[in-house]
Amino acid sequence: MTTIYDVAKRAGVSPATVSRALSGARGVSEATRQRVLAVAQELQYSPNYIARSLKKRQTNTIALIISDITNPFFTTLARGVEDKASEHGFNTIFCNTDEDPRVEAAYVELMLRRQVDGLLISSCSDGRSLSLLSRRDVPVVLVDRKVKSSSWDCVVGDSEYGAYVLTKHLIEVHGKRKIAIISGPLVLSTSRERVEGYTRALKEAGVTPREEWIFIGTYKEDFGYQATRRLLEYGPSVEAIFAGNNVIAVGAIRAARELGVRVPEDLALVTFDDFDLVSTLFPFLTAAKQPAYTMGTLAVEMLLERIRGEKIRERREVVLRPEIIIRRSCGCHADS
Amino acid sequence: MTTIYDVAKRAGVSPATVSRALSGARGVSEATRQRVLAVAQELQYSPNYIARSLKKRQTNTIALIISDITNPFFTTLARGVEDKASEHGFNTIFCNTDEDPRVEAAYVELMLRRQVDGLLISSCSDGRSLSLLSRRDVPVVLVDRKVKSSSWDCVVGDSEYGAYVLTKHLIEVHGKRKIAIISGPLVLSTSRERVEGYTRALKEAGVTPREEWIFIGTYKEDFGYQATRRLLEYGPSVEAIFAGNNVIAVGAIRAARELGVRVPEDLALVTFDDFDLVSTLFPFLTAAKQPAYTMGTLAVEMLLERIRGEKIRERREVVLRPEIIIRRSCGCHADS
DNA sequence: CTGAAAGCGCTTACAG
DNA sequence: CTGAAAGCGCTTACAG
Repeated sequence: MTTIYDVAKRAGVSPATVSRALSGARGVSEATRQRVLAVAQELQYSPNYIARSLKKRQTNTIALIISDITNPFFTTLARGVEDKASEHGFNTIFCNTDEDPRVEAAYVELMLRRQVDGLLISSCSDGRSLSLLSRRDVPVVLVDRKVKSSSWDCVVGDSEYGAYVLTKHLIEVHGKRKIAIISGPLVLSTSRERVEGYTRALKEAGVTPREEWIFIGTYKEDFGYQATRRLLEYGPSVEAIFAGNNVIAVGAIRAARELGVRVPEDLALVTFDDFDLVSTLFPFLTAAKQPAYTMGTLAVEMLLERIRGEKIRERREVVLRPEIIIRRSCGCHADS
Repeated sequence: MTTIYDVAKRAGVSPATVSRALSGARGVSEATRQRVLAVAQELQYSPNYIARSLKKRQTNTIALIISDITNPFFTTLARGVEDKASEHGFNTIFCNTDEDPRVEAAYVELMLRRQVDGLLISSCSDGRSLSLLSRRDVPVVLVDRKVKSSSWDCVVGDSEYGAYVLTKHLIEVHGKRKIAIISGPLVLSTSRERVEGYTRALKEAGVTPREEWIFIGTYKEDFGYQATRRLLEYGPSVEAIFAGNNVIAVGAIRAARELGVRVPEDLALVTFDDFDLVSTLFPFLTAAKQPAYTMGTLAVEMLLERIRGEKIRERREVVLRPEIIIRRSCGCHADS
């Protein structure tokens, strides 16, 4: 490859001058700059950003660590991240953990070695897999899921609110009282808050949530499926399900269908997170839709502020309200 | 940060020895290696991969350039890419072009500057935006879309076949003859092949495709919507639509719904690409489902072979057959 | 087995 | 305005 030295020699100046001319730094005569630029063009010079990164100690790269890019919620979030990052000249490395804290820890370490300027993390653990980060001073912004006792900025959805409104809707509009919840693991803030919102709504309605209604597992399709099967096969006759997230909802509906249980006629269902594109096609799931794209862009903006070293003292916590979209799975619009 | 020099000093050896001990190179006594490792641990040494990359001229990074990570087809492909790449110690930078060749060209240039070891590209142009690459000898594998007269390996779906079978199904099973096609731009190999497959099936059935049935535009939801509106409002009474891809299908169905045209009762519809997760929930679209995940993993494997410099003379072209999934939108299973 | 030295391709104080 | 020099943090022939 042609380097800055080749350009320098050809243009009859020093490498330092080439560097300055190319970077647009002031302190180079216009004539010299033009000559350097012309030679660079002629030689098809392309700067080596690795060398620049090493020298400047900045890679203009951020990492996005999530559980699964294939989950539409994260897909949309990732798109927001990429858009905003590239707008500012940053590239994004994507990491899928599949909800495995060991994979998460490994990615964190790898990203640190790669000298990313900052990390956006939706952690699948209580934060233990992020311990490496707390010993460093690399900027981090938590997205979607909070980690207790961390000092990092975060941008998350208001899960308690969403769960509360969704559950309340089942109670007040549809008269349901026996409502089950299929939740992600309680180490995750989203799960805890959703269980809380669910519980609050029930209690306000004078219903004490029964233990058999509460399934705590993972944010995976298969768990939604298994929990629903157990619920429907052995459990008491439950009238509705609150699915902890979209993939759990898919599993739940699949199980119900297999057992010949109709949604929403025999079993109402509400869920967190939506399926964007497809919801246009099949407006079926009643859901608390989080502004995933915005979460991504906001998180990047906050991260860039930290990367730039702007002196922001306090830890910032941005909480975004989900939009409650009433469709058919809860029992509304039964005619459409 | 602690560097190799810090470790060297503390361990009482030279930086070269530290490097060798850490990299597992042979030619270091076991005793020295242990001591170095212990010191590295003690000092929480973390290697700087940027420095290594500069020296070794290898970044262990690949770029994936696609039009939109938000399209489920690309989402799944991207997951395949990330899984396979990380399995081999490579990280992936994602780039969304939104079908804009200028954005594509800009990303290509940026990725080259970042010294990625190879690129996976689903080009949105006839290849002109890739011209920078042909002057370099960086490994490239084309995915999903071929570029004419390039010498790069590629892994694509068999679009002609998929389109042919889908169209034939409409003709033979459902007796449709007036079938429209809403296609992506003809600069793309996928579009061309799908139009060819569609045409072949019609011709074999003795039907001459009419000009008013053929819509050539972009792989975007809005184009599917606009084309379908025009088709239904002004056109002759068409009996079925072949949608060029999944997002076009979404737009088409939205338009039909707005105009009170029922799918499949009033208008049959088939499409390319599927919606994974959601198809479990709503098994509606009859589609040629491409093995997106496999396309991603295969493409990475081929790219890694090139990166490793394995001497493969010939250009390789892997063509994967889509799976034809018959569901309801074509008119089958009308009872379910 | 180990070290001194050069070099990967830039950037940037420091002089002039 | 321009250049010589040092340095970012590694790796790797080359000696010994």
